[in-house]
Amino acid sequence: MARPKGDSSVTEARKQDILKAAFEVFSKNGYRGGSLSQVSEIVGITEAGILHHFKTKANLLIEVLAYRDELASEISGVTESSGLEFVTGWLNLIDYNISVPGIVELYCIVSAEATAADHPAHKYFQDRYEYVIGVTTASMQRIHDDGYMRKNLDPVDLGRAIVALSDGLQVQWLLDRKWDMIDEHKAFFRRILTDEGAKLTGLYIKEKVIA
Amino acid sequence: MARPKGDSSVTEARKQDILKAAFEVFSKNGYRGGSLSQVSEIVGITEAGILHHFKTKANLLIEVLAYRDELASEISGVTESSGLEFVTGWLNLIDYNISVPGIVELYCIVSAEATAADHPAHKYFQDRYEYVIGVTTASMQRIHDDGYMRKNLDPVDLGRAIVALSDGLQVQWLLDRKWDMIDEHKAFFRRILTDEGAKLTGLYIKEKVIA
DNA sequence: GTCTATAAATTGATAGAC
DNA sequence: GTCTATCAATTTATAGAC
Repeated sequence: MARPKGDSSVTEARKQDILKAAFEVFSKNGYRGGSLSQVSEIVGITEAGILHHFKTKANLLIEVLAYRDELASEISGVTESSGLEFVTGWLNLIDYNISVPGIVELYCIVSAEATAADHPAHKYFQDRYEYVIGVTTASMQRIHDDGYMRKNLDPVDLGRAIVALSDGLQVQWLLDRKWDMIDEHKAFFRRILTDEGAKLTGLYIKEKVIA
Repeated sequence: MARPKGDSSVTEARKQDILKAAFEVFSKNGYRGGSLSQVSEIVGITEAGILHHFKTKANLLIEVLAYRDELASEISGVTESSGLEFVTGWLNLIDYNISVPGIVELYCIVSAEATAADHPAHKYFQDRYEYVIGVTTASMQRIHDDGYMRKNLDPVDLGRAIVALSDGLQVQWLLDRKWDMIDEHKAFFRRILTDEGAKLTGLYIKEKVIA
């Protein structure tokens, strides 16, 4: 992408430093709980310096969220509707999230805050959920059409459910990490895939012993 | 329950007023975003007056959460492990939640905030989730033992999953209420119950047409 | 581009009168 | 039990020097 006029590369690097620090702060304390002074301390700059680059605190948050979305797109190919590959892609995403608890915290806290209609990131999260659920639903539809889904399951229900399940499990995981978040997701996919589908994604278990 | 010494009934009534107002404020803005002045304005009292009753803001939050738990216990009999009755009890709880979005917002926002180890309600939510997941897991186990669960499903996975699903769906619902949260939950139970179990809980659909 | 200085508001909390 | 008065701290944001 072309660099906007007037932004030297050193300026851009500075903005990246601030974004990284703001990301850290908002992850830990949320938007309302995080302050510009915390960010400035990490960067080694004054609060006025930060506002010079981002104008307002709300603006900074939005750019932090956009910054993270770029990262996420690189990590997994979940953005496309892709049948069975969706399953492994989604598991990869969870696996990545486990390695960066800060990101999980950021989304967990800020998405909850942003349910308030006057929150600066309200529209961002509305749009994001609509997009993500669209992708998951399309993938479920594709899995269904390919014949890898068990009988009598509704792809539309499942598209919403997988997003909800992941969000909910992440809250639980932030409060108590003494259980395997990947296993929980695998169990979900095992519930909805045919044996054939489970085999193709490496999730098949011949006989699961239930206590 | 016996009334604590020194608390006149009029004092107790005042505390209830404050709790109700604080509940409202924390529901809308979370703990960090909500202020004592907002609470005081609703009650028609000064901030000093509030702190006279609750000593600190953190203390007020804890009592608000406990206050709500009492309410919830009255609403549904979900607290006991009770086989198939769990399904209808849980659906009743969701139905109740839909009628009081403020409660949903309170738990959604504060539980997310409270994932931070130094949050005043951190331990409260750790304990609460442990308890709730314990109840749901026991209920799933009971459903399994009674023969109403489909083959190859793990009650332990499902106990955690139903809590996560509900939490996640509630976030989605706060952002966009143009879909049926009850239907989504029914679909989940339909996925895990035998036809016999679905019939007994009124969830059976003879032939579901998948688009 | 970053700083100092400062504004203007809000925060949670305390002391003490009534 | 509630008030006034006050505290010290912190907040976001602006103005202007360098």
